[in-house]
Parts: sequence; structure tokens; C-alpha cells
Amino acid sequence: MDEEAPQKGTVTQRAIEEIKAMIAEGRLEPGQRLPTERDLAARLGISRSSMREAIRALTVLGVLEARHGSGIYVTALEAGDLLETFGVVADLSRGPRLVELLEVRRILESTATALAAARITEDQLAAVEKHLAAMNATDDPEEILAHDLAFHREIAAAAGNETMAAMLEGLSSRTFRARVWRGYQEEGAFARTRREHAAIHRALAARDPEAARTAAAAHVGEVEEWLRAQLRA
Amino acid sequence: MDEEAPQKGTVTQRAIEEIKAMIAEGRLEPGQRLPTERDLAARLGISRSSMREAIRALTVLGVLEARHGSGIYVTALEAGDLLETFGVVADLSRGPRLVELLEVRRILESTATALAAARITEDQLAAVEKHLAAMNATDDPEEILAHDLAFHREIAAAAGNETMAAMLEGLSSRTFRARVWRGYQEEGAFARTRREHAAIHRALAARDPEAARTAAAAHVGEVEEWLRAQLRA
DNA sequence: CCACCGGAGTGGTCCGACCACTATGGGTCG
DNA sequence: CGACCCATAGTGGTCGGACCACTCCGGTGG
Repeated sequence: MDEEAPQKGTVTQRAIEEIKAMIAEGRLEPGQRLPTERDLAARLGISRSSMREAIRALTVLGVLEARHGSGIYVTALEAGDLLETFGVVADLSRGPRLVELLEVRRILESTATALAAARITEDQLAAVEKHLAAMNATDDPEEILAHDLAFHREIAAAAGNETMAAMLEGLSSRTFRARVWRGYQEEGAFARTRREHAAIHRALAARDPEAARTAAAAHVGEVEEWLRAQLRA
Repeated sequence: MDEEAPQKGTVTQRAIEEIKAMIAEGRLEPGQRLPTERDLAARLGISRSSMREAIRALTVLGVLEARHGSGIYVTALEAGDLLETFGVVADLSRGPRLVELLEVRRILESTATALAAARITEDQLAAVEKHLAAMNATDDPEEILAHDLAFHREIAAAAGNETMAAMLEGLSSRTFRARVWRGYQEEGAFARTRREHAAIHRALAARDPEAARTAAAAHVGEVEEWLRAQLRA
């Protein structure tokens, strides 16, 4: 009864599944510290090298966190931890795939903005306004970009769904870099963006979900259309 | 001009960024074969062990694919490749996070179903009907589950957005397992699911996007509500 | 011409050593 | 007595080399 020889795939893959299972079954709680690499390797009967590969894999997935000199820990398993990789996906997508990604973003962003309009608090609204004002007060592209991102991040947070907010975060980084490049080519893009942001803010302040949904959809759709046109060229 | 000492983070992390950059900048095309592990390690001045960790990390992200005895290749970078990890996220999410995930699925699934209603071809509709019929013809939970998944997969595919379809695929595996468990407890769940599926199919056949959106939202919302109730208990 | 087979090359695994960092506890100084 | 400092044990990080398992291709013999 020695439970040998499952032997499916690589030993590293097996180790990954093993640790995932430990977490899924609750044998490992969020924040908890794991045994040492050497222990884990011995326990599964594999070498430390292979175990390290497994740990590294789960680290990039945002499931584990290795602290040099201290130990390996399970992350909080919050949406932000796990969906960080989502940004990588967005960064590596190109062509038609990028348009699809933007379409997804349009759907989620418009819904999130609509939810935010219904739920946003005064404090959160003030934060949104702060970034809106800062965005309009400068013409340094880098700074505008930062406040633009923060603007949408605040709104997503106000929607009350952390998972959705984390996904939107990932869907934005690449998108926004593209928009900067866009500003280079198309004059008037900044002014249009400013109007769109103002419309979104108006809808939020008025607590009007439908107007917020429409404004957000138009905002993202604008970029989407431009990207579609670029691909045809 | 020897370009030394960036030295940020671990060498493995640097290697990961390096390869990601190669792909992002187009120096590596989808499907292309990479240099050998030994070459890559030498090129970046790191050990093979560290390079292997980097490769393993990008492998689990669906960016690279290692073929034993042959070489390392860049994947097609299709939505399905990159979003496979999305399922892991869903599997490891629990409690409130799971409800949020389901909320995201409701939004995407309803939109996808609406899009499908407008675009679905006769062939695709036939495939949907096939799974609907098969689902109703058996009472083996496993088989029902399989056809249920396929039912929604066909619809997502008909929506014409591969990225969205891949995300929904990841959002389903965990969800559906939960529903099976649900069937154990709540009588009538199967019958209700059957009605909901029929409503979705009706909307698709009628090419009625709004009806499709509503039916799909209700379908997912049903599970969502049940899960919310479970969490309160 | 084809089937077979061998070797070269590749990823997969393992080992053992050492480095870099952290945390802990005991000793020291104020 | 208390706060500080530092030696040290333990942990993850890196390295190099050895060997195994598999794939692929070209030569060889039928």
C-alpha cells in the first residue's frame, strides 16, 4: 500500500497539482507558511530543483509568495493576487486578439461604471474628481496616463466587486499604453477623452446607472474603433 | 558599454521579463522555436537551473510550450493558450470571491449569449440543440455536466469573441462542479436548469438578442443567488 | 525505394555545494 | 533592568555538472 507510480506528466507538474490540491482542500490556508523547499521535495520524493520549479510556477500565478531567508507562504488569494497574470495576457495579445480584449473591457467597464453610479460614496466620488482634475491640469502624457488609470481604478473599486476591478486593472495597462501612442497620431484625442471622462463623472455624480453605462461604453468603444481601424490599415 | 548590473529582483525573474520582452517586441513569433535551455542560460549569463525556472513559469502561463526531446516553442498566443490559467484562479477562489467571479460570469455570459443570438449560424444552432437534447436525455450527472458545459461553450463560440469564450470556459469549470453538488441538495434544480436552457435556446432560435441576454443572466443569476444563500448559512 | 536503427541533440531530473538574506536569541552596553 | 547589537542557524536563491528519457534525422541494409 505504498501509493506509487501515478507518474503522469512531469514530476514538477505533479508537484504543482499537489500543492494546488492542498490549498483547494483547505489543508493550506491563505497566509500560512509552507514547509521548506527541502522538506516538500523530500515529502513528494522529488529533487529540490523540481520542487523549486513547481514553487516558481505557483509564484507567478500569484498563489504562493517566496520570501528570501524566511520561507514560502500562501498569498491572501485575493482577486488582485490571482489576476495579476491577467496583465501579462493583455500585454502579449496582439492584432485581433487585442480588439477582443478591448471588447471584453468595454462590457465589464460599462457594467462596473453603472454599478458604481448606484453605489458610490461621497468619499469615493471625491477621489474620482481629484484624478479627473489632475488629469486636466497637466499635459505631461505620463502624468495624464497615471491619473487616467487611477480614475478608472477608483470607479471599478466603487462598483464593489474586487474581482472585476482586478480584471479591469489587467485589461488596462496595455490598452492605455496604446492610447498614448494614439495621442501622438491623432490630434484632438486628448480633448475627446476629456469630454468622455466628464460625461462619466456627470453620470456618477447624478447616480444615474444607465447614463454611466452608456458613457463608459462609448469611452472604451472609442479606443476600440480606433484600434479596429488601425488593424485594417 | 557592457550593460551590466541591472540586478533587480531574482535572476529568474529577470529571465522571465527578458523572454516576455522578446515576444512582446516581436523578436519571437508565435509557434517559433527558442534556443535551447543551455543556450538561453549562457546568453543571459545565468545557470540552466534558473533559466529552467523561468521557462517553467512561462509554460504555466501558456506562453511557452516545452516538447521533450524537441525544443521549446512559443505557443500560438491564442486566447485559449493564455487564459488557461484563468481556470486555476476560479478553482482557488472561495467564499465571497466566488460570488464575484459568478457575477463577472453573469455579465459576460449574458452579453455573449446576446451576441450569439444575433450572429449564430444554422450549423452552430444545430450543435447547441444537440447538446440540449443530449442533456435532457440522460440523468447521469457526469454526462449532464459535460453537455451543459458544451452547450454554453457552443454559444460562447457563436458570439465570435474567442477571448470572451476562453474566459467563460475558465469561469465555468469550478462553477459547474458546484452546481452538481447543488443538485444533490435541492430537488428541482435539474428541472429548473432544463427550463432555463430551453429559454436560452428559444431566444437563440428566434434571433432575439435581448431575450437571450435576459435568459442567460437569469440562468447564471440563479446559481449566483443560491451561492449567496449558501454563504450566509 | 522503403523500413529500420543508431546517434546526436534536446528537455527532464537529480545531486551537492555555496551564496544571500532573515529571524532569533543571547550577550553586552547604557 | 531594559534596549540594543551581533553571531548564528535556517531559509530561499544560484550554480555547475551529471545522467536519464525522448525526439528527430540521416545512414544503412534489405
